[in-house]
Amino acid sequence: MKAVTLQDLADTLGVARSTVSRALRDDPQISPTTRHHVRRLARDLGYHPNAAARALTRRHSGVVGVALPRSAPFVFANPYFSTLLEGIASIAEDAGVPILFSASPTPDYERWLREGRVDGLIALGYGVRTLDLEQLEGLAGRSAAIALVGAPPRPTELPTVIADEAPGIATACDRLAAAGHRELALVTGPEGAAYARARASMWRTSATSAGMTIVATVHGDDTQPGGAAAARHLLERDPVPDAWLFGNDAMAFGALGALEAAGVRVPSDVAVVGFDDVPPAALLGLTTVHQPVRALGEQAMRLVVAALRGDTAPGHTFSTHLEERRTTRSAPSTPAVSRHGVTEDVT
Amino acid sequence: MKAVTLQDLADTLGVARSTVSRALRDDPQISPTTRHHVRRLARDLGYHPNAAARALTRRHSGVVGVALPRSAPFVFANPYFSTLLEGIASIAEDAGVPILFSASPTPDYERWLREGRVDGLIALGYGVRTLDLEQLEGLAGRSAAIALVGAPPRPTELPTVIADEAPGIATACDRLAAAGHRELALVTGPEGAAYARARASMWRTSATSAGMTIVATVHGDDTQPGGAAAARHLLERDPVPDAWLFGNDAMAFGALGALEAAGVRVPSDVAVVGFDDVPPAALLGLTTVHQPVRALGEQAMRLVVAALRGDTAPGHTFSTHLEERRTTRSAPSTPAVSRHGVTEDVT
DNA sequence: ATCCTGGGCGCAACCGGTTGCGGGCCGTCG
DNA sequence: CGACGGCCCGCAACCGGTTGCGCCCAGGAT
Repeated sequence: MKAVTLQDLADTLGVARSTVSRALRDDPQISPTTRHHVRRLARDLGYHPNAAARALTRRHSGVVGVALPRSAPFVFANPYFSTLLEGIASIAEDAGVPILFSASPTPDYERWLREGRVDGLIALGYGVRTLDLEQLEGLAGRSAAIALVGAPPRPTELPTVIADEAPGIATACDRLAAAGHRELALVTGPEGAAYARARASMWRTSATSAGMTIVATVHGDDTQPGGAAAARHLLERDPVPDAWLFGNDAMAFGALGALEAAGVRVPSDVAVVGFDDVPPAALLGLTTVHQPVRALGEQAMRLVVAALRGDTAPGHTFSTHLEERRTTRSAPSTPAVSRHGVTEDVT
Repeated sequence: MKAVTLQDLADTLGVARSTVSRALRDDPQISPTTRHHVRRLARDLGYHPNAAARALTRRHSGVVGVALPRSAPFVFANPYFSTLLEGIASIAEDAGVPILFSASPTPDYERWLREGRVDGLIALGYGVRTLDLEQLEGLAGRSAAIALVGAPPRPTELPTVIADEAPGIATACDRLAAAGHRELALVTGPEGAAYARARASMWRTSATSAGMTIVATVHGDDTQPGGAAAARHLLERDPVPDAWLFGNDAMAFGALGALEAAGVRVPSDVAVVGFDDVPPAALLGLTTVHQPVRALGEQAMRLVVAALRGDTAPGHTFSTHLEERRTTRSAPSTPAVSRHGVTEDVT
């Protein structure tokens, strides 16, 4: 029960292996009749060229790798990554490129590249460490097609696809200030993570320049349960800050659940602003900073595909904006559409 | 800038290629000193064995393929698949197996298998056509590790991971009947799809045996916008059925949005029951038939991993149950505990 | 000192395609 | 009728590891 090989075809046809190979690849120096015979036999016998052998001679595999920065449960529980993958996969599909991925806390990006398992790589800046970055830069020189998504730990020459968080965050803060908020809480990502730190500091500066102050900061783990825990934590403060900023939507979702369980009204008692605008956010009516996540994924894969063809493409920076929904109040001047009396105080 | 090969190591060390190979693979017939020298040089030069060459001689690639049945936007917009992937990826991660996937309306599962690109395959029964099934069965004989997730178009010997939809659907119907519903609407999947037909007929028989009748059936496309469209369609009927059954959660989400936009109250005007219980369902308070989606994915990957080791493993059937949340009313006898609109009450 | 044993290593074939190059056969032209 | 040019195809090397087999040489046994 072995697979059919070129040699098998050649033997039963009484020709050379090379002839069969050429016939199948439309080489002009094969006569139409031979070509026809070969193709027919190949079809009849169900011949499929061995991928490994082909990759060996061609020096490339035609596969693009996607390195997910953490364990599967984390990655796939977060719609951010699903949406990113949606963009990536959709371009890959058009380009006919299969995607190799593995979720892992210890990513072995560059091993894949060096082993020739993949020709290109999309690395999520999110999880790229400075050490990796060095390796990737080295690889990029010698014909590897690499793209980064999200802010890398330090500036790099590698093509990077990113969203400028400033505009969205700034308007979010302006709106909150206009709605009368003064003291905010901030739920940000893991303490050590560069991207989380960056986003947190952007929230902070924007809040400040809008005349507000962040009176409480709590570190979450970017997951929904983590957001719920952060919420319970914040609810114990006295007074409870009346507007909460989040490092991502997943944590905001968790917080929304915790708030509901605690009987706290949103947005009248507490306003909530997320970040990312992943699909469930619209469903839930979460006010959030919109980041074109899917487009980020698409662009990254486009860069890689272009690089595979030898074209060098620069990175791209998208913008962000605030998507106002039902977890924030509008400014008092404009009568609120959904307003509820301020009744029960927590504490 | 070529990659370092075995031959390179051999040359600089003045030994044979085979010696280097054996030294790196801990072959006992290599002296400790040589082995040490080889390993050190390999480390210094950054040697990484070529994946294609290795796959060629070893006759396997160590990769498992996951065939997604439709285009990326469809697949990744549906949390069902993300959750399935979560389960799959999490087991794959433990087993150290990379995953190759491509989303495509015309899946080329078996080509990957025949080309030796992947050693194993997880095919979503969802999108498997009868023709494919035949091919896969043939491949399974000759050492391919295959697992199916979800109901295949016809019974098969291939190990299949599935959930028995009956219990969940039955209790859903019982509860609806107890809450006083008599005439239902059913929003099911694409007209031609076997899985959709099967689920629809199960809804129908359960509804009937609970003393209810399905007065309207509309075919959706399993997407959220499709669900919204279906909802708008149903709202034009007179009278509007007061309980709606869905083929999956995604469509139910869309319907919820459309209902809210139309000012219809859930569950007082219309009760909604989804299917799958994907993560956002809990967030939204959607009553739905729970299917252990993640576990399905895990089990499928376990089957494949086992098969790769030569163990034959049987399929597995999980169960389903109703997850009652806020989009259905409780029976009139028992006063409702938690009732909140999905969102703020409109109107 | 000779024979034997076995550890350590090299030779070469092989996995399955790809490709440069050379050669046979045909037709055509001189 | 011989030579020359094309068209087709086969030979063989190569991609980078893996592995069966055999050779060489050192050390112990006799």
